[in-house]
Amino acid sequence: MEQKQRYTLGKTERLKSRKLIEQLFKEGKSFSVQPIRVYWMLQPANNNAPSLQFGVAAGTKHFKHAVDRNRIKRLIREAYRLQKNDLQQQLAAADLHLNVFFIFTGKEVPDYNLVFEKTGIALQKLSEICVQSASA
RNA sequence: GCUGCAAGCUAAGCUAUCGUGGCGCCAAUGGCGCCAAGGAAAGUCCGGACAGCACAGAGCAACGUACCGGUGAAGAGCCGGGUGGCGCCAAAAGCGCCAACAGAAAGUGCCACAGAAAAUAACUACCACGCCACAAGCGUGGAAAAGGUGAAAAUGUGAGGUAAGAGCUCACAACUUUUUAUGGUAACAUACGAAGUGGGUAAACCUUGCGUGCUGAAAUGCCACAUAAACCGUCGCCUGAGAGCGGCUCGUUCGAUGACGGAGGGUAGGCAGAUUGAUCCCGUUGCGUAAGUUGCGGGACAGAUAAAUGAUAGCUCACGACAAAAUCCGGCUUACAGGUUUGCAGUAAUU
RNA sequence: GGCUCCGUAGCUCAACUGAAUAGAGCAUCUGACUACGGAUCAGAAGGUUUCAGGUUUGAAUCCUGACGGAGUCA
Repeated sequence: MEQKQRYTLGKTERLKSRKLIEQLFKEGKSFSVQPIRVYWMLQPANNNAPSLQFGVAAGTKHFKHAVDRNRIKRLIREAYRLQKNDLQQQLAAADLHLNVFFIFTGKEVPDYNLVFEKTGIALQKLSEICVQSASA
């Protein structure tokens, strides 16, 4: 029986705790996909939380106005929402929990198509990492 | 009609699919319905509300403020008036714009260069006297009338007066302070009289009047979880360390398994504060020159907490400026595409 | 959200109780020295003191507003 796939991004699927985020920056690993930098941390599965939790940020350094920062965060969030489902299923199957944080490091407000493309690449990379750690 | 400048208002809409925050309902990890940023949400420049500490105050200091009246919860806001300055105009009247607009006759400081001198003015020239036979020169004194300067030079003109001169005296004029009278709530204006005229600077110190307790939602209260009632140093145990009292002193209250400092450890979750209030908008009524305000009727108002409004497609002559709430209000300031209204300037055509 | 501080040559800093030519080092340019370069020596250029008003005879300095940039809080 095939269920209709939903592209949700509710409260529980986001990183909410200040403590967790600080831990992620301190202990987690990272890689870059041109204008986006990705911090990630893989853990054993937790029954209370979903298998994939996510956060976004854009620095005040390059974007003075809150309008621009909000715009970037919304674009990344939208791109992430439409593409993260495969990774989520993979993690659930492998019984793992992943915290991810996207930071936008570019200097200009990007196009939606660019963000969509780069987010896809980043998620693929995360998927590969996931496979490696599961096999090891 | 077009172009430019200034000011006011407004701040694209609709449909479909997927998705986000809050509230309500169904009955439950989902579905349905409703609502979901701005005129500046910004800068944090003023003023409050509210909260905590204190509530026994007084003095000093510090900070702010400064023509008058009104408005309002309050203000360095706004409205009206006065005074002064600038502009339009040949001038007046009038109109417009601007003003931190108390005091320099309480005291102190500063005023480069130039100039004799920049503030109890004597360098040159002037006058008197003395030294000297006279002159020249020197000395003592008088005297602000003349002297290239400078932003600023001792109120201006005339007459009297004198050794020479001087508001030294007088007349007229200018300005300052002020008694009285009149008008005005008042600032102030006008008239008459009196006293006086040795600069400027208070956005230099300062003086005078008035005002201000300090700290800001990372405030604060409650619940949950966790630990260290351990270690080191100093002081003290009622003749009292220290704390409230967050600038200081007096005063006052509390005060013993105590207080302060150092190093180190733990927590950093939830609820309240928190969104409907001095609220805003529209219509109307009365009061007021106006800002504003009274009554009546109707309508509107997000509440997140790593932080919610987005993406895609289509249509509409314009492909949409500045820009995102974070406790809440009143003002000020700054940014702003396009549309629209009004005023001013220039220009073209027509009647 | 609140609070505090700072803007001077291309860079790092002076001059901040007002006084007229805004000064020093590095860097840049020109010349000398050298076969050439470096180093050295001599000289030059470079500033609307972040911007706009105001006070004053006079402002980098004092006052007000704007713009930009740092730091800080539990």
